[in-house]
Amino acid sequence: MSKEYSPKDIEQKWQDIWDETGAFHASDDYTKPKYYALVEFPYPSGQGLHVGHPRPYTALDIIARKRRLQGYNVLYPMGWDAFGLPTENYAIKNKIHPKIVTANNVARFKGQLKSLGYSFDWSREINTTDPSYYKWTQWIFLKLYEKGLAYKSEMPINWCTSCKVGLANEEVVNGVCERCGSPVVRKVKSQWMLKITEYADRLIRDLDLVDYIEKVKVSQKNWIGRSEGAEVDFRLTGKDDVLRVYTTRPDTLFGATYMVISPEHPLIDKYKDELKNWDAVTEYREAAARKSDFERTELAKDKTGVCLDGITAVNPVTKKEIPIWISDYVLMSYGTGAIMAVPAHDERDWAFAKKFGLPIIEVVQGGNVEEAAFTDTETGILVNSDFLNGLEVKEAKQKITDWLTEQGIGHRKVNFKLRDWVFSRQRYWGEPIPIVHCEKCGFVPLPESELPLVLPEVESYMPTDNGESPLAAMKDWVKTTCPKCGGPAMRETDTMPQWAGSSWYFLLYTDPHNDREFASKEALDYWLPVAWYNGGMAHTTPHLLYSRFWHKFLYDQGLVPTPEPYQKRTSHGMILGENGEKMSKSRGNVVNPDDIVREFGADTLRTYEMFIGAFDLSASWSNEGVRGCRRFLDRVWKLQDMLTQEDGYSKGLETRVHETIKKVSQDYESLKFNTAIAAMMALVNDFYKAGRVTRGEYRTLLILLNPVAPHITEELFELAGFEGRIFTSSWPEWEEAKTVEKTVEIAVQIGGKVKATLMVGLDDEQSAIREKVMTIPAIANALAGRNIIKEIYVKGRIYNIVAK
RNA sequence: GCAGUCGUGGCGGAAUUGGCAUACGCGCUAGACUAAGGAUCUAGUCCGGGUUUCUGGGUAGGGGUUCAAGUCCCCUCGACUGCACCA
Repeated sequence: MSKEYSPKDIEQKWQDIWDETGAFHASDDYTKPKYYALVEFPYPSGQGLHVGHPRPYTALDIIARKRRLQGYNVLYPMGWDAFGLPTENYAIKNKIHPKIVTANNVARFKGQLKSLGYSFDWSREINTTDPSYYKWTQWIFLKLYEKGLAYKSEMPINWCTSCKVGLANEEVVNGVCERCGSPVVRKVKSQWMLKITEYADRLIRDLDLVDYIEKVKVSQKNWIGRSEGAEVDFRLTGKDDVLRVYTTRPDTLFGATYMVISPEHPLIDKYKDELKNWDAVTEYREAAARKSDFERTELAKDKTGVCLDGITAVNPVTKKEIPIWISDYVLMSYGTGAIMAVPAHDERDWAFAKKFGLPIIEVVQGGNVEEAAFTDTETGILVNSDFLNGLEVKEAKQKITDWLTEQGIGHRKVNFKLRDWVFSRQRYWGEPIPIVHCEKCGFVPLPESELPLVLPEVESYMPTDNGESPLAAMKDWVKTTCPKCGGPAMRETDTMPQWAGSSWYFLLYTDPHNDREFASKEALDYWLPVAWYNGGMAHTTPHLLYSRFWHKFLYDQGLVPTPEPYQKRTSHGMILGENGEKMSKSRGNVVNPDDIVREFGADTLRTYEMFIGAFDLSASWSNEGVRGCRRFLDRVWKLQDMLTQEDGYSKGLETRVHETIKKVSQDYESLKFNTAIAAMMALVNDFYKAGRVTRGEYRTLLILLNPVAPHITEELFELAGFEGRIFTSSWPEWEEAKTVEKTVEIAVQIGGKVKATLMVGLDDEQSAIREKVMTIPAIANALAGRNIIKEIYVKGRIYNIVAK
């Protein structure tokens, strides 16, 4: 009898062996076939590892380990995205320097990750808060500045009232701060901005080059929000001036019965003197300005507005005079801040027109515009539209846009929802922006030789209410000399956002110890693009989009070899508490991975998290489920006692083994870990039923299971006396011909109902099977006195007889 | 409101993509081993009626296509996830 399975005794042992032998170090031999597997590096929070973390890490660990066994040079790295607010807040509360907090958290995280036995190449560990790291973050920022893609601008930004920090659009969710849930208000500040909009088109177009799960592509497209339409100029009645609008439906121009401009539109002040209802207009504008974004969207459905009494516009095709309204449903930040309203064919315009009794003119036939706006663009035919009558929407768009262009009053136009990236944060724990403000020269970038610009030690990390970073209080540091003219200058005191360091970290892993450049050309050429990148859905818009943007920029500068950073992107589901709710301290349903490792072992935790359900869906934790996975590993352990001396596969189980190799190999690739594990459980059950397992079968099982449960399988491999280690072995092959049984049981149906089963040879002819079928008593009885109309045989599956 | 995904035992979830629904795991029941079992092994477990070999129903509800539907089409209900006045 073998001794009992005790994870405690073997897991540390194998982790040490992997460390000492450098088993998982990626090789710098660039002639080998390579594979770059990547998981999002964590933010090392004070709470330590959450059971959610191991899910994606284990999944790609499985891929990485399998690839190594298949002969690839695998890069599977790990690091720390360590700048960020929680660390800073913790530092403030406990009066410890963020650097120390970070170091402690990293040590904790690293210990936890190591205890789970991941095959990360720890020799390539990186940390975004190391000056040697952020030197290159600053360097890339300066490149962006040099190329005109970083600029400073006075503009209203999203300001979190609690974090006291400006936020990017991507960080505002439903009008509140993504991180703390506090209200976000508008605050005019001078901000560093990155011109991500310059790349909007390519960020959409190049999604065709990559293999991302559909959900991710869709949300990237939605966020960028490309729309095709036209800009059209409406002449103001009796004036030599125009009001320019943007529309995606130029075909409905004949139905434009009024116009709406945003309350912030400059036209209002320009014609202030001619407005007879200035008081009402002012009141409306002030009310709109007071509303936060949140309120503006909350009250979305109820339309409000004021008609400008004193100026009107002329519809360029109907020549009719139409009123101009102001309303906050038109946003100054999109298009031209003005629209032509076509109530018959736009839901918002329809609601507005109904409320204020404005005319609704049908120009596309197909609905009842008195009941609702008809917005279908596929089926409608143009009416009431002079030279557009009878055309389909698509043709009409084309024709009217050409006509507007000829007349010089309009042109084709593409717009995006995407805004430039607000890149300044008024906090301490981030990368300093390497720019000085010189009285004479304006903004001057630091020369490369002065990088990194290291974060100075400050007395207090507290942010201030006046919207200045804690660095602003460091008068000695702020006061400096201009690198260009030597005159007096001030340093920029805002820092970069959390997303800066993570926008390029995957490049550094390819060559992490290089101090001349962020990574050598050879390393980048060899390793890029990342073959498989897994990360949370929550990072689809900020991180994934930002890093694609930076990568494309670097590509344009000839600094990276590929237009896209990641070839494949997948996403994992969340792990919920036992009650099906999100895990949180306040709900009291948090599971600590350390406890699971202590009680059941790392292999059990890994197996369970992979078995819990479909990888991309959220799943609820179950302690009983964990126990079941431990039971499975116990059963694998005890197979030792059933081991025979034969090397190959036994006759009775040969097909089962080949079938399982195929299933497991394919399921790992498509993230169906739950069914891969189920297949191995079923195989183990078969061994138990047989009461024996050959050495050949056993060895194959151990290698198949190794990526999921690496410690126990290495131990059993050694105990059985197989040559070498699993990590130096190779992945088993299956023979297609041997994956299917030659004799199979088929169902015999009459009219689609199963009446009997029958053993047949897989390659038997239908006629031979028919003979056997007809001799089955149940079938013969059921068919007595009936006419057979049709017979269908599906090879190896079913024999169906249709009778009347 | 719009878009998308989904709805399968007591529970987590399978189903070669149109071919014997409920694999695998949990839980439960019985038996074996045992001083003992919250360990292990064996057997059973979709629901109802007869219980040996039978029989009817069954994948949210309703309708349809098909020899055959969890899978395809239409409607209704419910859940989840995005987006949310982007003209």
